[in-house]
Amino acid sequence: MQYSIGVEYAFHSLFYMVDLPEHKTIGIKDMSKLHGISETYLSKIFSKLRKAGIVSSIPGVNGGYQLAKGAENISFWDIIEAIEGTSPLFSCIEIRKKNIFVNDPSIFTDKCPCLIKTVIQEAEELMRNKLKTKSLRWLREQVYRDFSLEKRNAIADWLRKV
Amino acid sequence: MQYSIGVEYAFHSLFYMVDLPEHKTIGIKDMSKLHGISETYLSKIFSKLRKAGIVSSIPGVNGGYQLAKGAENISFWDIIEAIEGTSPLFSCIEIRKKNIFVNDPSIFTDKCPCLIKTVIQEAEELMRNKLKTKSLRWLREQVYRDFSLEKRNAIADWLRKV
DNA sequence: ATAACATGGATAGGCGATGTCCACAAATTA
DNA sequence: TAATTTGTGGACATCGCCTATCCATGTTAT
Ligand code: SF4
Ligand code: SF4
Repeated sequence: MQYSIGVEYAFHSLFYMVDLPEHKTIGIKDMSKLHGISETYLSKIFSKLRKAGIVSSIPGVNGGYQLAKGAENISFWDIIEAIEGTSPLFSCIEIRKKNIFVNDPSIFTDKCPCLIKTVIQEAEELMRNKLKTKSLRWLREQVYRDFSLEKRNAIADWLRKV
Repeated sequence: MQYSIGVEYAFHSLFYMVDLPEHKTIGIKDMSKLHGISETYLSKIFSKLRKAGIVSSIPGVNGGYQLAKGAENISFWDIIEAIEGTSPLFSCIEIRKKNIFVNDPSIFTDKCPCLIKTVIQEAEELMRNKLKTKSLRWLREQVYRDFSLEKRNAIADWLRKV
């Protein structure tokens, strides 16, 4: 049970887009080359990011993608939710409704959701809240601290060329 | 991205085993009949629970399963981990090692795990810790508060018969 | 011995994740 | 206007995991 590879694709792609010059876009082709990953599949990932309002797109020649809002307003959870969807980790099929007591109305009480679901979803919410406190901007600042000047320049050069 | 149905099977099965009389076991056949679910598949679930040390088994006639330790020492997380495994939600394939800067040693620094992985796994740990605070015993006590006397007796009767 | 039980392996269907291909729309450029 | 570049969406293929079944085997009570 793991997040799909699309989450990793999204994080790494968005990371570089933070420093994209104003009014400039980057295409799927360049981004997939940067990471050495499938071009057509990455386009599916960006389609999800666009529908989630994280990036915006411009079709046509010199078109491409850019962040749809400030990197400080894009949280880790926003990115994960865009790719993985909104369904909770534990969503049961209510097997209790099939158990042998179900036919005895004096015994069976149809009260779902129960504590199992509630507890697990509360725990999941703790994780979500933590992930909402970290933004793409924060990630960029933290990571750039350890980048050498050469590396920063190499990334900036690459962003100018694409 | 959701927990498998096996988690639901495990929770509902273990719930009834809390009140199993001392030195008594319950078989897969009876448990699957109780819930109206697949007998052979439930046996795979119990196999995982046994390997995780949550239940113990006795083969042979009148054999079956019982809790391997006190219900107060079985946490929600123990149950989920037994079924879903121990791998973290986010375990990347290190796509950074394929990117175009990787061949320039002056730019690329091979420093994983990075902040992405760290932050997500820290958030996941908050969830795990929450799930570790709730035990199977606690679940049983909370749920039994709302059970009518008829229902408690029906369950006790059923446990005596199996 | 026989029956009842757990155990593990082999197998199969379903379904979602990953990835490819193509037709189409939109925008720029010539 | 025509050609080229780019994103969009659907259809399709492949793969692995989840769910489920079946069977062969070992163990224990009767
Ligand atoms: S009791 Fe809880 S876990 Fe069980 S079927 Fe109802 S909501 Fe789902
Ligand atoms: S930088 Fe982080 S997410 Fe990216 S490959 Fe390395 S560990 Fe994985």
